Amino acid sequence: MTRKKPDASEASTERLALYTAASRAAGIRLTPQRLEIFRVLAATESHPDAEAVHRAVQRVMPTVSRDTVYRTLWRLHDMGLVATLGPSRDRVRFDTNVGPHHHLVCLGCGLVQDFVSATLDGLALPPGVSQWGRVYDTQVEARGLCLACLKAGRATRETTQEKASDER
Amino acid sequence: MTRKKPDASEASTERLALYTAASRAAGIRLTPQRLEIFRVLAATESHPDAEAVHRAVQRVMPTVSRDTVYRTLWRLHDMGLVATLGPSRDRVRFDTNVGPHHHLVCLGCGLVQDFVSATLDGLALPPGVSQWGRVYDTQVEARGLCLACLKAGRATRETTQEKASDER
DNA sequence: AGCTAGTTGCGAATGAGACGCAACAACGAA
DNA sequence: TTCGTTGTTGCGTCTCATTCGCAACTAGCT
Repeated sequence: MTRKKPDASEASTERLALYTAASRAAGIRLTPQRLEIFRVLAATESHPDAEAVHRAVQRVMPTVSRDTVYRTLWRLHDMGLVATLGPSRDRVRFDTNVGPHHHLVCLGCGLVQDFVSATLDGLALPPGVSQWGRVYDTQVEARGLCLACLKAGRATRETTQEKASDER
Repeated sequence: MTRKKPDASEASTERLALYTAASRAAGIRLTPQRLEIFRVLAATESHPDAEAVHRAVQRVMPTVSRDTVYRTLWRLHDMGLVATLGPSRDRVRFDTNVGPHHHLVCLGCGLVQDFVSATLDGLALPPGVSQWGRVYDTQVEARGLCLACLKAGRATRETTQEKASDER
C-alpha cells in the first residue's frame, strides 16, 4: 500500500529543499540548528512528537535546546509544511457519539462538528491494509474553516484556544 | 447534515440509560457523582475536554473533584461508550507528509501508519457541509490493531505509551 | 568588517493529568 | 433495615509536556 521504499531518500532531500526554500522565501534565517531539525524531519517516515525530534537532533548536535525544536516545529506548521495528528493541539477531547459518524474540524477555532453520511460509513480500504492488522472502524476527518472563522478572516493556527473547549 | 435536533433530548436519556446499564452490567457502582457526569455527557452534542465536563458537573454538584471526572471518563472510554478525538492521548505528534494520504491508527500501541489511496483522496462530502464552512482537505482515519498488538492480545487503551512515540 | 533584527538556550512557570492514601458510601448479604 | 466488604471519592502531591522571559549570540544584508 505505501509504496514508499523506492524513493524514500529522494523524497527526503526533496523535502529538505522545500523547507529551506520556504524559509528563505519567508525571510526566516537558516541557522545550523534549524537546518539540522529540517534534516531530521525530512528524513522521518513516522509521526514523531517534539521530544523524539529533539532526541534525533541532539544525536548530531548535542546543544540544541528543546525550545528551538518546538519553535521550529510550529514555524513549519504555520507555513503548512508539517501537520499535526488529530484535531487538537492541546488536551484530550471526548466524543460521546459512538455510532458511525464523521468530523468537520475547524482549523481556526478548533471546534469539531459531527456529520453523518451513509456513503462514508462503509468505506472500502485498499487491500494492502490487511497486512497491517485489523481495522475496526474508519472515519473521515474533513479539515477546513467554519463560517465564523471564514468571516473573521482567521487563519489556521494561533487563536485556537477560546472556543476549542466548548461546553462553556 | 446532522439532523439531530428532532431527537436531541431523547438521544440524551437513551444514552444515559446506556451508561447506567453498562455500568451495572460491569459491576461498577452508581455513585451520585458518576450519575451526574453521565448526565452531562449524555446531554452534550459537542466534544468536551475533561475540564469542560468537570465545570459542567460542578454547576450542579460543586464538590466533585477533577479526578473523579477523569476516572469516570476513562472508565467509559474503556467500556467503549465514549471515544477520544484523534489518535493520541498524550503529546502533540507531527506529520511531515503534506501530500494526500490517510492514517491507520493502532489503538493498542498508538503507532500511526500512512497509506495512500487515490479513491479516498477526493471523497465527496454530503452537500450540507457547505453550510458549515469551507473544507480544505479530507482524510480517512482507520482505527484498529496492528499485527503486533493483535498477536500480543493487547486490548485498546492502557499500554499505549512505549511505542507511541517512535523515532527512537 | 559592522549592524541589527531575528534566534538561541536556559531557568523557571504553567497547566493537564496521574498517583497514593485515608475517609467514605454503594449495595448485596443477613 | 443494619452490616460489612470493597469499590470510590477527594485531596495533596507529583510528573511531565509545552511555553515564557530574557540576556547572549549570530545570520545575512550593507
